[in-house]
Amino acid sequence: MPRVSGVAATSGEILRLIREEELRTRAELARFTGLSRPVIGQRVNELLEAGLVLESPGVSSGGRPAARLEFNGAGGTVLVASLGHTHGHLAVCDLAGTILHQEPVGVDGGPDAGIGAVLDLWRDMERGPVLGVGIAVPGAAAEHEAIVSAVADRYPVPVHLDNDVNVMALGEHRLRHDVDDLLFVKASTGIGAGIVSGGRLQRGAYGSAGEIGHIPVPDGLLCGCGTVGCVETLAGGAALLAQLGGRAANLPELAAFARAGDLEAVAVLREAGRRIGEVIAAAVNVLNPALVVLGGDLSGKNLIAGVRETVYQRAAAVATRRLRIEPSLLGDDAGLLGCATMILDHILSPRAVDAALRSASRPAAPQDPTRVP
Amino acid sequence: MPRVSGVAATSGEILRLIREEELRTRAELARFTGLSRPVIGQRVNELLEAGLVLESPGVSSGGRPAARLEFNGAGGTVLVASLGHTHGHLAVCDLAGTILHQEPVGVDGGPDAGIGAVLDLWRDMERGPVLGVGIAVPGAAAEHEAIVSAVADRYPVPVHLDNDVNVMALGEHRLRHDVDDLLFVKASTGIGAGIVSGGRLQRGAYGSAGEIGHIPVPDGLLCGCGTVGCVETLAGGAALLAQLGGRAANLPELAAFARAGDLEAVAVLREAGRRIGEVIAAAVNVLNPALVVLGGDLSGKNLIAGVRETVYQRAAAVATRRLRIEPSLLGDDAGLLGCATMILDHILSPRAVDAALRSASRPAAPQDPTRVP
DNA sequence: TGACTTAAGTAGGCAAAATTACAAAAGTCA
DNA sequence: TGACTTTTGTAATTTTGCCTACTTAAGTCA
Repeated sequence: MPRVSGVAATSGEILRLIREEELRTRAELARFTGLSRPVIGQRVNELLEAGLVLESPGVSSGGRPAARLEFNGAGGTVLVASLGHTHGHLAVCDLAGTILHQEPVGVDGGPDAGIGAVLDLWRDMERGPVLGVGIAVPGAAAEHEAIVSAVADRYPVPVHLDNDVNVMALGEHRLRHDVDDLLFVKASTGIGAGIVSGGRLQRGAYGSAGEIGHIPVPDGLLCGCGTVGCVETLAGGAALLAQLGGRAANLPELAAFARAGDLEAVAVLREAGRRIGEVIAAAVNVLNPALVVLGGDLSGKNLIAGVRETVYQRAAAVATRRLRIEPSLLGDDAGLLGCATMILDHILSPRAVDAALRSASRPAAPQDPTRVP
Repeated sequence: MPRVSGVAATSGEILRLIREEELRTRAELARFTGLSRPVIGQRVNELLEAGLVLESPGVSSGGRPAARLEFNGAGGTVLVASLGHTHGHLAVCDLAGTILHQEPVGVDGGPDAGIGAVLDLWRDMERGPVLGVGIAVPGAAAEHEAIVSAVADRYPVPVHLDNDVNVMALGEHRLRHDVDDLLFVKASTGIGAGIVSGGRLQRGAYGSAGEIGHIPVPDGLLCGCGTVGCVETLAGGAALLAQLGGRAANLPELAAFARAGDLEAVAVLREAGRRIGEVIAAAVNVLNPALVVLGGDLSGKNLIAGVRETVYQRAAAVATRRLRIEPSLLGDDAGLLGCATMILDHILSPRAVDAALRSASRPAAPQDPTRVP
């Protein structure tokens, strides 16, 4: 029987089929891949022995019931951190990306200064073998190489670090696996976007793709970035708090006002949505995504209504005809869940799984940690 | 000896190494891949027999001189067409992407109506075995599926069709293979862009990525697309001809005026560059390319000066610090060369080459034509 | 001319990967 | 209970891919 997929059917690939293609029995795997049953059996056994897959009794369809295979989320853990300028959140997640335990952390002096505190907290949070580490930082990932080194020194596993918005885009993409072109927009103190195009996160040539906060709009004011007219000066968190005359001390409070029906807060958020919508419209014209996802402290029905209003008006018809604009499904843990997705995507990739299985069967050549600049 | 690359060293991959990695002898290939000489020898022989590689005497470095291997551009041909609304250009290219012969074609009624004429002309232009067909059309590629069918009926080879701007972006990317993030902007009657991100052409979810001609700018007028304020209404070819009060009948004439130093034409183009620069700035902020390439009838030093002026002023500093803005290297044949790149990228990919070699050695199972929607 | 160097082809063989063929397990249904 | 179905496991075999070892080729340099 001929092979169906052109891809080599390594154990790692079999795991991917179980995780992503929803293939649940050895027989299904054999039919799908075109490989003979004995080969599939051997591969699955490797995965079972490595604890990456679990077997459970299945139901019969007239003959011997097929054993149900499923990915074993409990086969290991990853440590994740979503760091801000003054505080952050840490978590341990299982291999399914579920948060097992989470804690806040103070990082006075920024992520780089606070990495010691992060490492200390993580040590107490461990819930099993740590197979990887994922970290989100505000701003440019390239400027935080020191964090990666510090973490890699303690944990001899893959350590990935990226921009918070990129990470959230990955997390959102995981939840909507059918959408290969999406734009995740975070509206909070800053305004930024993470881009998934053709199923892959796009960082641009120098890592600053998605910097939509500094696209000029009419009436924009002088921005810290040196340009005049950035959206962030009109619709960023600081501007909105100022527009409310200090009635709200921070963005969650502002959002709470709006949810409670405070008309001024509602109006401010809606207008901010319109402004952000202008730059999203530009991004939509350029990228033609299938979906725009809105997240961040400011995201809510008012902001989204404003965004929709402008985008559907301003972006080209071809780009908006089938465009959806929706709130994030990740919620408050967007950063942590995104980090988990980022590192799990790597750890559970066919390549990485095959490498891990190889080094597990042999006298264990130590795997060197991989870094993402 | 351990394998260097993790990639299977099939004949197709060996051809890629010869074409792209500049490996020129069997010994170099063996060293680079980590494979033994006999294996390399066998693979190279396959390629030699298939006529995809040529061997020539080399110079000695103290011992037996290594035979120089090079890709055989003359091993086959591809047919290409760059079609417009009223006329187009056809060509036969060799496998190196060199145009062997080219002819204009009238396609009254648009590309779809004119495909018969195209096929007739192609028949007379053939210069050897046709291994693939590449076609560029204005506007949305998805609306020209009929063309692909008509061509595939006559030529049982891969037929690829795409938007003219996308095709040009591919062609430009081929010439600058080190740049994995580039934005090709065509300024002519319409204004559009082709996006290469992470080394891959990005079409967006529904094929309309790069539609920067319809991003609104201040002072924009009512556009045929239904929106108010599109750049195209201010800086598209029609607007510029109108601004010159009919002194130039078409865009090449307008460009000639500017080259001759006509102050009005120069000013019109420079101002158009500024306007186009505004939307390019938005795209640059979103995509963070390493390079913006300007092509199309309007592209010239005046337009580019205007673009540079605005982009470096309007786009965020992080995105412009290392940004280059340059004219296209493709010249008048941009569309044809881009088509050749598009189809050759496919035909000469390791996968396709391996498949071709397989079916050549066995009783020839006919390969079905691949289409790109 | 002959020693030395580098490149390339040939023959034989080994080991991994996958297949076929056979066997067993675990259910359904009459 | 026993015939039938479907899944899974085991053993032997074949195929594939690649390597080592040896030979030949084709040059340089003393």
